Formats: sequence, structure tokens, C-alpha cells
Amino acid sequence: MDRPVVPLGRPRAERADAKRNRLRLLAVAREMIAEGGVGSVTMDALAERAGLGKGTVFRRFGTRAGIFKALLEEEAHRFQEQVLNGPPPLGPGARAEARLVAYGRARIDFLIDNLDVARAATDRGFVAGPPAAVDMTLTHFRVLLREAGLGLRDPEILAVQLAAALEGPLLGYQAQGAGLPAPEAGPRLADGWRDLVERLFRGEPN
Amino acid sequence: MDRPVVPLGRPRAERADAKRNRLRLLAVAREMIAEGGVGSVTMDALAERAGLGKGTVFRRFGTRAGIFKALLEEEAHRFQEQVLNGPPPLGPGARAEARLVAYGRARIDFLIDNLDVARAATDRGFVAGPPAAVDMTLTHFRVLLREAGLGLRDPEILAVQLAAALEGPLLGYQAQGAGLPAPEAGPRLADGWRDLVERLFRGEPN
DNA sequence: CAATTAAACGGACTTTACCCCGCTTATATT
DNA sequence: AATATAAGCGGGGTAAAGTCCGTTTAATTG
Repeated sequence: MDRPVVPLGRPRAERADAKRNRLRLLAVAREMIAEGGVGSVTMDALAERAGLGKGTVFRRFGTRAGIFKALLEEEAHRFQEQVLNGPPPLGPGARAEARLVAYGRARIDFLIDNLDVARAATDRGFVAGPPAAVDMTLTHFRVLLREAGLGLRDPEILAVQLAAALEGPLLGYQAQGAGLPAPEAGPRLADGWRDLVERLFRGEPN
Repeated sequence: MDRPVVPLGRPRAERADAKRNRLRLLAVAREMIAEGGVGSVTMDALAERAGLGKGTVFRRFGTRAGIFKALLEEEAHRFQEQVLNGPPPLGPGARAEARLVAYGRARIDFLIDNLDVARAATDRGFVAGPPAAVDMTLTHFRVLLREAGLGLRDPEILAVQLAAALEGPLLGYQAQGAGLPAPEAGPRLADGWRDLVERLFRGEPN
């Protein structure tokens, strides 16, 4: 008896070969992106170059977008560390308003640096649910807005809207082409974001 | 001489067969959507059912998303009519703030009614530029914001952000699944939108 | 009305994401 | 160590988007 009853939810820990292959695939994907851009990462090519079967790639990541999501998550992890434990205003210790502004600036830089990957991490029209990256933003905003109080009727919704206002312009329409020439986009979006947040908080005590 | 020198920009008027086929394809696409949903509209099936070659479909619409964009544009035309010439607060005659709120409410309803099509009108991650529908929103917001004055440092950017805050939640993450159960989404988003706009305008004379 | 030409047409072909399922292997159990 | 089994693996197969290019045709011109 006394066998380790696995709590029904938890999946039975990743098998060693699975982990090895997952890491391998991510590494190879990074190489391929560096060499030939996001577009050069096809499932067949990735599998072959990693010396694995195509089926394995799909088993590990589910979809093509899944690979880029995973790649992004690795990066985002470092970022999240700063948000949770780093120095203010990005990290805890500053007012919600200042933290929102700081988060936005950092996130915009991050997205610009990883635009292609972030785009590729998005299946057609995001249908399959938010990229984990957006989830991170959303979660953080929810906390900050609730903390800030304000007279918010529905903080949840505002979090969603702000996340969209922050990420949408880069992930979606507008990043390049219509409206915003790529080079200036960063600072301009960052300034715009600051104005937006300050305007929302204007006149609030907090 | 005296031949009608076509101003270099204008394309040489759509040929009769081209127009006929374009309309035909749109009609058939609508039928197929009604019967089997957006997913049932494949390029092959559409072409065959319309009695045309696949090449023709692509020539007319460029990409699969192009078909849905065209479909949306037809609908959006009626809507735009209301915005340009209808009664206030949607049409001209009300303050910018009220018009923004009204536009948002109407647009949310429109998007909810046409969610699948709107999503399908979006190529992977919007890469190919904003759907024409978003363009409409953007243009309108630019005008309203400039008209409103406020102390805006960069009205262009705010227009983009607001458009994203309005359409993003529906077109992208959040519409169904994470967070917002579909049935309540409409009113809740509309209320949230109103709050957002009012908060932005708070304390302004205009 | 005949000639001219740019545009449109069609459908075979290519590419790629994603599915299926029989075989293999890591891990837990005794 | 032997066994059992859930997980993982591989790679051929399918479906659908998008391309190419030779053929056809609507519009224009003289």
C-alpha cells in the first residue's frame, strides 16, 4: 500500500525522453529562426533537423504556433521574474499607476524584440485562446487594477481592454505597414501607453 | 487623340465577367456559411459550388481571409452609413464622447453577430494588415479624438489603442473561453467600454 | 467589324500543417 | 529481473491554401 496516490489533476511527470526531445526541438527551432527567420521553421524541416519524427513534434507542441508559444514562454519567464521580484517600478513597491506604465514600456520593448515569434505564436485570429504571454499581462493587470481601487465598476473588463490596448497594436494590425513605421513604433507606443494610463488614473487618490 | 487618359492610379474598371464572378462567389460563400459555418468554406468547395476554377477564387480575393473581409465590408457599409449620416449619438451632432460610446456599443453588437466571419477575415495574427473593418474604426476614432481636443499629445496613437481595446477582446483572446462567457460578453463589454471612455474624458470641458 | 491586348479563367501542381495508428520504450510494480 | 502499461515515437497519409502558366475572352481601337 501507501503507493503515491497521484492527485487526479496532476499529469504523471514528463518522461525523460519527452523532455529531452522537447528541449532539443526548442533549441533547433531557435537555430532555425536565427538562420532563416520564423518562416523557415516548418514542421518537417524542424523534425528532420532535430533527427526526430514529425509526429513527435506535434505530440510535443500540439500545433506550429505551440512551438513559438513555448519559445516565448522561456523568454517571458525571465521577464516575469523582474515583475514579481525585481526592483520598482517594474517590480513590487511602487504605486499601481507607475507599475502599469513600467510594465507597458518593458513589454513593448519585449514584443518588438520578438515580434516575429510573437506573431507566429498566434494561431489564426487567436482562436485557440490567448497566447500564454497575453495571459501573463492579463493576470498582472487584474491584480494591479484591483489593488489600485479607483471607482472601477468592472476591473476585470478594464484589464482585458488595457491588455488589448497594449498588445494589440503590436501583435495585430498596425505594427508595420499602416500607420506606424517600425523604427519609431517603440517609443511612440510607450509614450502613448503612459499617457493612456495617466489619463485613466487622473484625479485618483491612490 | 483625345482618348480617355486614365489617371494612373485608378485601376481600369472591373471587367463584367470579373464582377459577375465576384458577386457570385460572395453569394455562394454566404450560403455555405449559413449551412455549414465558416469552417465549411474551403477554397476548393467554394470554387466548385460556384462552378468556377479555383484560380478564379484566388484572383478575386487574394486569400481565404479576403473572402470574409469582402463579406464583412458589405455589412459594414450599412453601418458606416449610420455613422456618417444617421441620427446622433451614433451619427454626427453629438459630442465626441457620446459618439465614441455609441459607436462602441454598436460595433460590439455587430462583431458579436458576425464573430466567426470577423475572425476568419483575419489571417494568421492579422499579419497582412488591418482588416478593412478595423480601418473604419480607426479612421472614425482619429477624427473624433482630434475633434475632441483634450490635451492629447498624440491622438493618432490613442486612436490605435482605443480601437484595439474595443475590437481586440472580441476578435482576439477573450471572446469565448478564457474569462468571458459568450452570452454575457456583449453587455459587459459595452459597459466596460463606456466606463473606459468616460474615464478618459473625465474633467474635460469639451 | 477585325485586330489587339490586358485581364480573367481554370485546374494541375506544390507546400505545409496536422492526423492516424502500429511499433517502441521509459517507468512503475512485484 | 521480469512484467505491465501508459507514454512516446515515427513517418506515411490527408486536406486545404496558395502558385503557375497556358488558354480564353471582354473591352478598346482604328
